[in-house]
Amino acid sequence: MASLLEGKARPIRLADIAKAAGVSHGTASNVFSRPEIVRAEVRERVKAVAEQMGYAGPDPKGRLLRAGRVNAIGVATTEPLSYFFDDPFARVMMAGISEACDATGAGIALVSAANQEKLAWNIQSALVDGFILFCIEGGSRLVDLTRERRLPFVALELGFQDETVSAIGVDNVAGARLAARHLAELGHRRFAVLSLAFADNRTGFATPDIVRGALYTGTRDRLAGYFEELSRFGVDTTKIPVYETENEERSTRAGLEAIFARGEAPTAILAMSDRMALIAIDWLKARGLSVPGDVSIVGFDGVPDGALCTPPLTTIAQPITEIGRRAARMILDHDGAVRRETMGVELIVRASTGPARKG
Amino acid sequence: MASLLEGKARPIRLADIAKAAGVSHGTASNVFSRPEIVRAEVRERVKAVAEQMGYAGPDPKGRLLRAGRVNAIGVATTEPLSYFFDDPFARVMMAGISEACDATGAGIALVSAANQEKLAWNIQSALVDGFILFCIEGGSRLVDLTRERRLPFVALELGFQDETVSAIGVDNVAGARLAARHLAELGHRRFAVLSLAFADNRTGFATPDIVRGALYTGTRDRLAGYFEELSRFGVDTTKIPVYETENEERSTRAGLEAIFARGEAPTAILAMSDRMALIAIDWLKARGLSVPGDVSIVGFDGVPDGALCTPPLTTIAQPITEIGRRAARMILDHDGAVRRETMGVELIVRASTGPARKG
DNA sequence: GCGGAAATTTGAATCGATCCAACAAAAATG
DNA sequence: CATTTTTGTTGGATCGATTCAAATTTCCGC
Repeated sequence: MASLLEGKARPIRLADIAKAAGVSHGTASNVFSRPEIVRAEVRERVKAVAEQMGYAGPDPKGRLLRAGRVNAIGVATTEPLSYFFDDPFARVMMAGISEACDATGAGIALVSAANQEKLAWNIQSALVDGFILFCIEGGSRLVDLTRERRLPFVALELGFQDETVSAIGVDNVAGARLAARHLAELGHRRFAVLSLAFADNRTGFATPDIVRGALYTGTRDRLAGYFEELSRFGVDTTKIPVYETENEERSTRAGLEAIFARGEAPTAILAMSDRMALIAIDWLKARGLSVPGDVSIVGFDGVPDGALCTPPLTTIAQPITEIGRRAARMILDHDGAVRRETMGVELIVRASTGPARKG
Repeated sequence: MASLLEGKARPIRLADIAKAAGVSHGTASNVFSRPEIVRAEVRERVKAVAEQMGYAGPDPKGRLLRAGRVNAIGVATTEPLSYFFDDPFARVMMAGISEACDATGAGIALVSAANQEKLAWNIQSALVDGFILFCIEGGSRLVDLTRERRLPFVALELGFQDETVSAIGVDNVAGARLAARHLAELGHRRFAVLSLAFADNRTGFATPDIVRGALYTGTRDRLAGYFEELSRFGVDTTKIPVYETENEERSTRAGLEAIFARGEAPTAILAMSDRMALIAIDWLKARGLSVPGDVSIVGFDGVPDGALCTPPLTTIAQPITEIGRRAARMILDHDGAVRRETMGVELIVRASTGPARKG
């Protein structure tokens, strides 16, 4: 009777093999996970039975539960999944993470979600040993959500006050100063800033109040760096327009419109990301302005695209790949400690900056 | 006594909460997975206990084992992990896959490995409900390995004789014919082909024997398409040099060297990938040859980069994003059937092709 | 206060493996 | 040949949840 029902497509378990081969499940398990400790004769017999019954090998689901370790790290963001494949900064970062994972055989699980509830669920149910968080917009929510999982995690970008969170970032103040000094030394005195977000869901000119109340301290630090350095050159920083964008096409162009609609056009633009800088170059060229003839531009990040555009972009390069590698290592070798690392940055002078025009 | 030892950092389980709150595991489980069926008063009490004990929520590892479903799909290749973030074709494909996954809340696990043993292990131990295989070099091995997992999988690229494998690909013959006709109609009569691999680990001019014995039938079909169409225009296809590359920089340049070292230089190049086509444009320009003045080039794939280079690339566009979407859907809605889909392709004429020079 | 329907709660079974202490058999030693 | 050692095998416990049939409680109307 029962044998008639066995046609069911129920997948074969290790226990089935053990029974069929006449050994205990312990031995059957050893045949697959530690073949060297089981007698050759038995080993071959079990393997033959497994082969013949069409056993797919030990199911990782079962192994996982026992082992407790997934051997994969989750990379999460509030952007849609395609962000990982589109955004140049993310891509370079992922290359670094991939490298570290490849080296240890760990896997990568991409986590993201179109909406907030899904994000929460995806974070809660991701099968990973830890998370690397891309703290773009909505970063603080992402951190809160992840904290609840009680797994190790690292935030990329140190733009967090919260000292209890492990993070890797760059020295934003120093980088910003490098950029500002470079332009000032070229003789520029009229500036505009294309800024990253100070808080979520805002664009437009930033007031001192907004800057003081910044949620993203990384943005605040970069601005502080710009201003500190420019002050040393006698520039009145209170007159510098700072336009907060969402680091994408639309709001960046809106920012440029707004900046150039004001009385005195800047001769130099400090962009807090290469992405904005590249959009700016494009916008300026379309407007008939020469870069760097009429306007010089310095970016921030050092993505590969910056080297390929026309003119090639002068920028503050972060060691993006290295940050990715370290973040992955931090999760893989996690020891329970909170680590906060600040990496150095480097000014890369290309052709998007030149001497200020006379007058 | 025992209570003194409880300081151990052993993570809290659902059972601990149940005991502490004085309910059964069943009820405790329901509080988290189906809160609506438990009495409000009990629900709040359990939640309060969980909160107070620092419970991280039901562990996905446990849930997974019971549920049997991971809710994630694996994307595998024999290239290193960074391939997913570097290669333009892969990136567009991933965008399509991401889209489908985002829509259903499924996750993506990237699987790859530097070496063969690791690849096997990674495929065997990936926590996924199915695989999408990028069948580049070593595709057949990848298919064999995946088949052993007995999970649903789809091969991208139909270049497989094996009809028992689900696959999505494009009509290679039709695409190739489109490319060849376009060039022939422009008056070209002297051709060269930059070919994808016919088998693993080979580069150099392909002989008829190699073509006949092709492991990758997709490559063979494209070549057949080129030849069929050119024959109709009276071109002697036996004289056309076909150089097999590894679809990367070094071997493609070597191929170009070899092709142009021969007697009569071609006036048109048929490249089986945009990647090779772009490398060819670069190589020709560096050599002082004008594209399309001296040499016309048609690519294959339709990656975004092709539209941005100078001159913009004429190519056979595959519906890459759509292929990715369908592949993901095939895994997510898997019904046990083997599906083989062939998508149409489209000739996109840009500026890398022009009339053949007189003489 | 009672019967019966509806709403909750219980606890054993299950998912698919790995680990390990205990035991058995074979081999080496005195 | 008795006694260690070495080598292999066994079967119960465990990982952390979910499920479901059965037991219990609550709620209602009469």
